[in-house]
Amino acid sequence: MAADELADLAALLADRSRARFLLALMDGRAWTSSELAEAAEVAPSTASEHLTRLVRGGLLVERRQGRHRYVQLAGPKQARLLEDLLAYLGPTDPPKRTLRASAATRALRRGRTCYDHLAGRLGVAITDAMTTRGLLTEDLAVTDDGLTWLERELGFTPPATRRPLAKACLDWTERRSHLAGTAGAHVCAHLHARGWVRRIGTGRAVRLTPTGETALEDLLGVTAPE
Amino acid sequence: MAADELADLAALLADRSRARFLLALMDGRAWTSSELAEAAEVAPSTASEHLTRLVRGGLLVERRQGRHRYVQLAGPKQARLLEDLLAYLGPTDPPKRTLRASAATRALRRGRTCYDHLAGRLGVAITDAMTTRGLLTEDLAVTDDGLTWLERELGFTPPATRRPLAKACLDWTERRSHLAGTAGAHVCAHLHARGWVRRIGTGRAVRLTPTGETALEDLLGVTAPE
DNA sequence: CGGTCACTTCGGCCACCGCCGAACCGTCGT
DNA sequence: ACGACGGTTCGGCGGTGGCCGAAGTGACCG
Repeated sequence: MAADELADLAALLADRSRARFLLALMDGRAWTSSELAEAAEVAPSTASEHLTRLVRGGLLVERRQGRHRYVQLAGPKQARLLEDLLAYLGPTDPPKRTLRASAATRALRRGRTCYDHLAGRLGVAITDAMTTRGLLTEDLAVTDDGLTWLERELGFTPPATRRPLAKACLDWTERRSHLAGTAGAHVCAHLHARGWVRRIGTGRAVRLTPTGETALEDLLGVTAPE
Repeated sequence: MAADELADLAALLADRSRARFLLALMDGRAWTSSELAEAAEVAPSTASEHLTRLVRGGLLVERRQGRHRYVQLAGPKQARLLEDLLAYLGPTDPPKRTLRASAATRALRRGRTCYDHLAGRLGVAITDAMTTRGLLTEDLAVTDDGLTWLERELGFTPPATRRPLAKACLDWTERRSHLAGTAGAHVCAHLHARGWVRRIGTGRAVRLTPTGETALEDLLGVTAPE
């Protein structure tokens, strides 16, 4: 009977913590389990259980990456469901909020840090440019040309650590891989040090400065995303 | 926080029986507590508690009438919420069902029995006509003229019971009062006996027959509703 | 007045659920 | 190899909530 399905669906939403998760995920980004645990103020174990329920219930999709578990709203259908419910809950004042939120989301999509390297369209653009110039292989390993280039242009010599020099990191907003590893971290640090990118506010979003724009154009032929 | 409100709302829907109630109430009509209890297959006491919750939660409105408790969806906003949820639950096949259901609803709105008297637009129209002709007062008491009219036209003499001769009964689809009591019951019985109205199918809906249409026009100047 | 009927309230039973901390598992980085 | 760290699993605790039957309330009817 349809009533049972309705009740099951509602039960999935009928919890304070899960509701907080979903609201947070309304920004369309992928969050890690611990980020959500902190946002909802529950223990990591609790968050983990909630996430499995939400994924099983089809509201979220997950992607394991290394030791992280990323979750995201499963799709526009699910987002729409939440919007409908929030609309019912009434005169929220989202004209400003939604605008701010979507502006924030756009900024994050354009460029951001992912731990210690660059992600978003900016990260992808740099990675692509390095690949087409033969500095990286298709599966994001550093070529010999790449090594000399990093040395000459960025003053980068690979440290003697076990951390891989280059690694592919899947980008959740772009659904593309971009450069991580020590090389990726160094590129990010270098761009910050030169003042080519700057953090926006307190979050992970970054923007390309005017000097950075011309510098990247010269260096790699990268044009500012968006 | 908005998450709490969302969770509360969802909790209201997150029960098998309550979901069944709401689905039944999607026809827009007012149901009694026991009708819903039977429809959801729970004890009357259980149904009663669920209804209080749904009313307190703002999804339903109630109206006590005699020993009955009628409940109805609180409004279009609530109906819309349920439709959105059902839409999410996916490819239901409501094209035919909705059509049938709305046809049934239209028939009920046009005319139906309410226990032993007439309700819907037909009941209201007859009541209005009797009022404008001075057979009933504004608050639906039978006047002297009304008494002689009932006697002469309908062969009705008030029985010696404690049941009131005439009474106002609130109509849920029309949000108007119409004639109940022994007089109302007699009018209904009379119209049935003469073949002026006939039951549609097995439910409470009735329709005016062609002869009934002209008869009522002659008798009270009532034109068939709709 | 007395009987019926629709509904409500109450008490008790049982199941489920959310929460946490502790222990455990893989991955990462040195 | 080792420690740090993100995440998961498990056991146990406490609260909530749905369900029913029995008893109570109040309207209705003859």
